[in-house]
Amino acid sequence: MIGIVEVAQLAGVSTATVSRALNGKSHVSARAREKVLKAAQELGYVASSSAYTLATGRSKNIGVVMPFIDRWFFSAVLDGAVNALINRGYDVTLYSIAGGESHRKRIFEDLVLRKRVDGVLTVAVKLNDSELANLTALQKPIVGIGGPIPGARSLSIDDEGAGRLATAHLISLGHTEIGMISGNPASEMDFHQPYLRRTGYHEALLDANLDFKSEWMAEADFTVAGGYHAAKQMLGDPRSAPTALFCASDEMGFGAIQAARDLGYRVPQDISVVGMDGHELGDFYGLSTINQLPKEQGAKGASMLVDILESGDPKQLVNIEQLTQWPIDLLVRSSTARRARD
Amino acid sequence: MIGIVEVAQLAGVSTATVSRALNGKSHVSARAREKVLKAAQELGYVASSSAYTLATGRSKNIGVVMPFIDRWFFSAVLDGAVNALINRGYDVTLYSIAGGESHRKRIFEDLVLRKRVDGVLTVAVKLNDSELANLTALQKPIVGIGGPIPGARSLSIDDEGAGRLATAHLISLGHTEIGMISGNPASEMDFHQPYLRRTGYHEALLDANLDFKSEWMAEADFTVAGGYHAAKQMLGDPRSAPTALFCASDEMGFGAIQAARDLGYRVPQDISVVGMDGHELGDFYGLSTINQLPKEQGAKGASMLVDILESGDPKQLVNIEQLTQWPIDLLVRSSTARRARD
DNA sequence: CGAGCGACTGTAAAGCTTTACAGTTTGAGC
DNA sequence: GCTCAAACTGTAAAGCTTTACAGTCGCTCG
Repeated sequence: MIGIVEVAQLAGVSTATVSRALNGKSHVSARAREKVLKAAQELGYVASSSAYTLATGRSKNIGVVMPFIDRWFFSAVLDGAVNALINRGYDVTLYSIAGGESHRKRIFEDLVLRKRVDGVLTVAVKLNDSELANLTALQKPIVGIGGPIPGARSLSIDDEGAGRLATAHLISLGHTEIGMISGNPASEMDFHQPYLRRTGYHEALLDANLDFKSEWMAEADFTVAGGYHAAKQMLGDPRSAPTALFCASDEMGFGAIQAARDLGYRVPQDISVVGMDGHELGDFYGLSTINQLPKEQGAKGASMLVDILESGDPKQLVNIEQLTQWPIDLLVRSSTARRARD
Repeated sequence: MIGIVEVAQLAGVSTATVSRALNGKSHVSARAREKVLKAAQELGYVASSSAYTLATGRSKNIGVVMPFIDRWFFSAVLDGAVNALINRGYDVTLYSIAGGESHRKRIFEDLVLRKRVDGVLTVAVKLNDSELANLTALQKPIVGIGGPIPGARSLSIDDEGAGRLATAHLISLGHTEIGMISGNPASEMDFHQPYLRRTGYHEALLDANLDFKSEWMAEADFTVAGGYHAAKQMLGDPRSAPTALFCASDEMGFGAIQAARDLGYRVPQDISVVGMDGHELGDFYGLSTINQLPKEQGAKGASMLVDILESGDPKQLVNIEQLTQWPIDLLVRSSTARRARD
């Protein structure tokens, strides 16, 4: 095994000089630096990260904690974060808290206390008090994506505003009978997106002085199949079928479009559908949607974290609550159109 | 900061005893163990992983290397691997090699040489000689998913057999004019799935003495949109339209179903479509497919890796080439049916 | 020409754990 | 009661780096 001493020997300098030359943090003569670089190159030397971590207390590693890994939104956030972090010299180790409460507890205690990570990026996870206290005590900064975290920094879209915008889009097209397929509480994660998006919907109706009927509100589980069944039910009843539909996720939107077609409606001539998320398949299905750019959210959250870590100011690390609102975009495609005259 | 010495003091034993009691590797009296456990609990002690790694040379950490993170297959494999590994006490750190060659090189040199990981799980990545040599020199075991890796262990489905099975399914339904939408070489990853699946298709036709026309072969990029366009082109020409279609990915299958419908075909009455992968949306769209269970593949690959690491036999670690074939399943849903009489 | 400063370099300690080795205790068998 | 092995425990070294501190050297300025 070759270590820093071998490099030092070959270069004819001390290990301290090798370390300084390689890390570039301090003054080293050009000649010494060159010798060291050459020796390191020749021996293929790379510093051991565990020794580095032990000596410096920094791991150059960010922990990413998510409830799901293979769902579209989450894997997109992860992708954005991983790519942003590698560019700044950080690794990411990934933790899924799908395994239940005890599992979750173990993760939070381990990952922090064992000093595996310099900071934590959570996605749609609401930290409880003891988790937050743990992290704070050890001076590990946190950035949360997907909802506000009391006592920490977070990055999130304005779910209520998004619901309002989607609904307003339909209203601006002349629709007056607008249904919504909302997420159901059972599929709520730690935050309240379903509730917030629904509130936005109601507000938009109110602002426009439009009626609301209870038959126009259905709940589903965020999946394509859930959206399909809910939409079929709502649109199948000719007495109450709305002319436009706001779905709280794109996947439910896909299901709703399919349901409308299966019922003989043309989309968008007979019925407009707007989704929410920016799912990659949205373009193919022509689904108008609220775009929330999860990849970019992941990248942004990651660089916020690194900025904090590298600010050099210990006061920045913890105990800062700050909600960064992520801008949303209305993406108009072919599933929404002007209301047909009766 | 509280370390092992604080625990030792509180428990009234030496640090060696604390270490032994906590790791359970060696004989410790019941009384001592109890005292240690109580002290550790009381102080909230968890060993520093960098010191552990430095002392033992093991990081309890697996590196997962993939070309994409947010594509369905990859995130499913990752999910399976992460959950399997956490159960066996390993963390995973995630590397994406989407960033090009130099990026890839840096990852392989760093992640190994810096001793960050005990082993490497690759997904659809073909290691080149120097990467393999690097890993071998450092005794890091490798398991590859998605294709055979010369000189290492790998876990993969039989892509050729899968292509044959999908095609044979259509033949068994009485179809004699069977088209295929294959992946194109541009979207090939390090392996040759498109080529192999296509070979299986040809073999199945040959076995059944069926004709093949060049108009029945199209290429697309594995996406829904690609499948849609390719299928529309092939099915749109009444002179040569086949009655059944084998798509080399489920996403192309979804596109093909949509294209068929847009052309006025009924699926499966007028045309049968079979996909390949086991995509989560397959159930909703009723797509018959070859199921390859990526989550399970990820979990299996991960536990192979841990088994090797914990076998205690250094001969097991590297220089073992072994291809484990992953069983495939034909999943018949509603997109395939008996050929209609002309 | 001397003092003093800045740039550079080396020595050695610190960071925290595991574990080889040596030493002590315990208990069984005779 | 003695012997001996087995079980247990402690001391100290090893693992590899960073960095505080102290020292050297050359140069500038007065």
